Formats: sequence, structure tokens, C-alpha cells
Amino acid sequence: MNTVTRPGLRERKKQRTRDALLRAALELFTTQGYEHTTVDEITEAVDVSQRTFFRYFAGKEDAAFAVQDLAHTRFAVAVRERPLDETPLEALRNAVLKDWDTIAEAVEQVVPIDLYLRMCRLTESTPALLAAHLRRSDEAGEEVARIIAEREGLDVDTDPRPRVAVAVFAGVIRVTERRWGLSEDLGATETRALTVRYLDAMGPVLAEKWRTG
Amino acid sequence: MNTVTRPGLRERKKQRTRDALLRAALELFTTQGYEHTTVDEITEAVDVSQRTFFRYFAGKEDAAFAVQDLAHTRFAVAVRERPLDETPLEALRNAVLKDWDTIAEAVEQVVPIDLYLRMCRLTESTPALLAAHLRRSDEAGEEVARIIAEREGLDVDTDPRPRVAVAVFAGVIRVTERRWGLSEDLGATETRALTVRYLDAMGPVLAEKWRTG
DNA sequence: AGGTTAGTGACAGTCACTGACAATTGACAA
DNA sequence: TTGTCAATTGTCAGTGACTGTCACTAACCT
Repeated sequence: MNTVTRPGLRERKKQRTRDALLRAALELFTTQGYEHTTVDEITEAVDVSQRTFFRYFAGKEDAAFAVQDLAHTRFAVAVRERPLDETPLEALRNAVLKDWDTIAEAVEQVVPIDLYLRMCRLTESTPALLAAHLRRSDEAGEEVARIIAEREGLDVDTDPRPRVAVAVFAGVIRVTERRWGLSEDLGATETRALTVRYLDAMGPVLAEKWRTG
Repeated sequence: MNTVTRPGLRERKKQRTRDALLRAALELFTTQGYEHTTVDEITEAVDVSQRTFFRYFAGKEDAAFAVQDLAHTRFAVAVRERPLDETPLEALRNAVLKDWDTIAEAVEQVVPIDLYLRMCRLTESTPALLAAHLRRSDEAGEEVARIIAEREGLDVDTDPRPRVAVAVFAGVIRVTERRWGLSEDLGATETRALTVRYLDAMGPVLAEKWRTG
């Protein structure tokens, strides 16, 4: 008798199964490695049939990126919410930074953050995962480019600037991603600072001569 | 009796097999689609065992990108050959443009250019291939970043600028790639011009306000 | 010519993923 | 409460990518 109709038992059960599968998958991936984890191992850990796994996730890869997708979606929303007086790159910059502070709790709703972070690192060192990650980022970038174009009242298929701006921005993000993913000792706070530094350094990099001689 | 020891019969036979497999693979991929082409179909077309295919290529994917890898390698060389008085981004820009004019014949040595171009378009519309392509590009970018760092006498692990510059540059290239891959009517010449335009527009994009209002 | 070695084919096995159908279980009305 | 409907799941069979192994053949070397 909830005023807000609570999802029925069926719905709740489904959610539990999905969560359990997701958590088991990430746990196994991060401890044994992605390639060395079979779907059977995941389903055995949750005690469902293999077929069920594929009903919840399009494939192994899809499970690996369920959380990452959440982050991408949130970022797109954050960009859409930026005030219109910011330039495109300002909007992108401020969107990441604002999102950064609240992303942790959003992730925690689904899986322990620690698990997510370990998964991110694994992505960087697993070719198959890195490939999938880059493609998903590319996709997310496309969406953001459309948002930027809309903000600026431009046609994304005529004017290249939205896509160029997003591509440039994504490139910088990728650098910090890599840096963070491969270094053992680099906390979230330091990485955030690094991101700011790189983004702010971007302008000069393009014009300046680097050599002091 | 060659002064330059010509590769033996064994070596030549191997090369022929590899070429035949590669050509058959690309031909089938581009006509039937990547996913709908089985390795068995490829090997049947060349009349070798399936096992042989996997001795020449690490997988289906590897065959699909054999030519693309050639292009990446050439680009890296082109960057290395740029005069030292060019700024990093100038060097990158001029390397693509210079390479552009000679890449065609280099490709033709291995497979018909037309086949290569069709393969590129297919990559853009096949998620699995796009993912693989982006990862390989990322890898190539890492190599180029090291070359740039060396040119400038910097340590790539300390100074982020080489990677940032390459990431930014790669982002722009990606935009033209996409544009070319998805439009039916866009020749190589027009695409080259587009690349120049985007690259040259990059600086302004980062600083300027876009809205005229 | 005869021994060595690289390249190949044949075969068996693993694993991701899919389609089809039957069994189960929550939802909902009589 | 009970029976019906529909959603979820399990089972089974099959495809296709990829790997290890081993015997065989053909090029290479002396």
C-alpha cells in the first residue's frame, strides 16, 4: 500500500539477480583477469543458468562496462545542465569537474567503488576491454557533441566544431585516464587535479613552442 | 644466383598464402559483412585449413587491420622524419599530409586500394571493428607521443604535453575519419582538404566564442 | 641422397553466444 | 483461493572463434 507504487516482487527479484551477476562478474574479472573468467564461473557464483546471464547482459563485455555506462550517461546530463554562457570547452571542463564530486555515491548504489576502480585499471591493461572502452567513449562523445551543437544552435552534420571540440576534450581525458590507470599510487583527488591541469594546459600546448633553447 | 639473396621458395610460398588469405578476407568482409563472414569461408576460398589462417593472423580482427597497421607504421615514420624546427603539431600535421600522397601506392602493393577503402568504411559501421580500430589508433598514438617527446627532448612519463598534443591531434583525425567513413560521396582529395581545414581550425575552436549573438 | 626443420592438415577441445522449447513462478481476475 | 496469463528461467542443441597436439610433407642444408 505505497503511495509510490513500489516495484512488484518480480521486478525486485530481477534487480537482485542483475546486481548479483554484475558484482560477481566484476569481482571475478578483477581477481582472475577478464579473459580467464568464464561466463560459467560467473553464473555458478550466483547460481543461475548461463542463459540467464545473457538475458541480462549482451555479453561478457557488457557486464564489464555496466558501471562505466552509468558514468557516461551522467556526464552527458552534466553537460546539458551547464549554463549557456559558458563556452563549449568551459562547459565540458566544468561538467567533468562537477560530476566528479558526486559520481562516487552514484556508483556505490550499484557496486562498491573500490571494485569499480579496480575494474577501470583492469580495462587499461586488457586489450579487449580497452578496445570496448574506447568505442563506448567514442559513442558517448558523439552524444555530447550533439548536446554541444544544440547548445550553440548549430547543425552537428554541417559544422565540424562541436565534434572537434569534443574530440579534443576526449583526447585530454584519455591521457589522464591512461595515466591514472597505469600508475599504482595515484588517488582520485590527485587525478582530479591532474585533469584540471591538463585541460588548462591544453590551450598553450597548441600554440607555444616547447623548447626553451 | 642473386647478389641480393632472394627469399627462398619456402618464404615466397608463405608470402603468397598470406596475401591470398588477406585478400580473400577483405573481399568477403566487404561484400558479406564482417560478422557474417566465417574463418572457414575465408580458408575455403584460399583452399587451406582453418588452422593455417590462425598461423598467419592472430584472429579475424587481425586480418581486417593488416593494411591499417601498415598506414600507422608509415605515419610514425613520417613524423620521425619531420624537420626539428617544426612545432609538434606542425610536425604531426605535415606528416599526415605528406604521407597522404604516397600511401596509396604503398597499400596497392598488398591489396587493391579500392578494397582497402571499402574496408575502412566497413570499420566505421561495424562496432567490433570500430572498437578494434580505436584501440589500435590509441596504440599508434602512444608510439607517436614517444617520438614527439624524443624530438623535443622530453620525458613522456613526466611531461604530459606530448601525449596531450597527440591526443588532440588524433581527435581531429578521428572526426574526419568518421565523416569520410559515413558519407557516400566524399573522395580522397576532398577528405584531405577537410583534414587540413579541421586541423587549421583547431586553434580557434579552443579559444573563440562560437555564438555570434 | 639423407637428415633436419618449417609449414601444414586433421582432430579434438574450450568458450562465447544464440535459438527453441519446456518448466516455473509472480501477477491478476473470477 | 484458485485458475489463467505472461514473464522469467532452465535445458538442450548448435554455431563459430580460437588453441593445443601430433603426424605428415616439402623445402632446406650438408
